[in-house]
Amino acid sequence: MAKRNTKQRNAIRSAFIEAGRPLTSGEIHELVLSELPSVGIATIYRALKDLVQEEWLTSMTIGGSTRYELANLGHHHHFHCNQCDKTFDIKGCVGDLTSLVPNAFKILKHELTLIGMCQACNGEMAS
Amino acid sequence: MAKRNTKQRNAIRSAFIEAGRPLTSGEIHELVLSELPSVGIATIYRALKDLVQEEWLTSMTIGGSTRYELANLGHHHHFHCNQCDKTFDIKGCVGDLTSLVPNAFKILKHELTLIGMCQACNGEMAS
DNA sequence: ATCGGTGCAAAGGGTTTGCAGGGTA
DNA sequence: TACCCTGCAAACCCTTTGCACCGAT
Repeated sequence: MAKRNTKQRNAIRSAFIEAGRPLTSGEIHELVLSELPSVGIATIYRALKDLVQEEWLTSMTIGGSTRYELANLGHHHHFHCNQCDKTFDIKGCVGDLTSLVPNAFKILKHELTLIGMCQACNGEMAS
Repeated sequence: MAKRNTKQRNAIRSAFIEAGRPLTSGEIHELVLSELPSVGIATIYRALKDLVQEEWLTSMTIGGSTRYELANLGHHHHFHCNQCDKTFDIKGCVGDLTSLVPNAFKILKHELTLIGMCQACNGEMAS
């Protein structure tokens, strides 16, 4: 099961590195299409699955869509814009959460998503 | 568009009130099936859509599945058990989050999900 | 030359919709 | 009696899989 460096998978990896934010399968497909006009969506999905499996990517559901991003970003959370439907990373984190549930509940991790309007969409509103 | 009180929709409403936690469409279907053995899944989905629209329910995606719960529970968050795949409500909340994003981002709301093992599953582990 | 990856098309799972019949108001 | 709601089946969307060909190693 040695991995091969095809131009499709290289394009997918580049897209994630350049994007700097979580991407949906559709967004990735479009980004790769602009470079390789005949990539099929199945290729995208197969690559995404492999990349998640080898822990180069992680996946999450935000705003009703599955989104993928680099796995090596460390602990962080997300901001989702209702206007443009894009998701962004945010660095801060909330404090201790163990008091929120009874002791018999074991907390392994937590996910925090802020929802609102991003900088770009907010700027358009003002103008 | 006057709503009618059919036995199907009454059973759906009862299921949510008795459950006391978010339910997936499949869980609701099973609960209603035990009372009305011939309800179709389309009836469930149509009722869920109407109930969300009239703001009697809200929907969210947790643990990879769309889940529905009563809309009148006030601000709260969720705990998701990786073992049994059930989602529970928790009452506490985190503090001020405005400092997490630049001022140009407008925060309308936030969602926090704790992930781990619930009381019941944790108990089974110990025994 | 191998055999993993690709593209296409078909199959899957969850959700929605069209339609004729049934039941509430 | 009206007409909203229901059950069934087909349609849809997103994602996965089968298959023959392509191409990285």
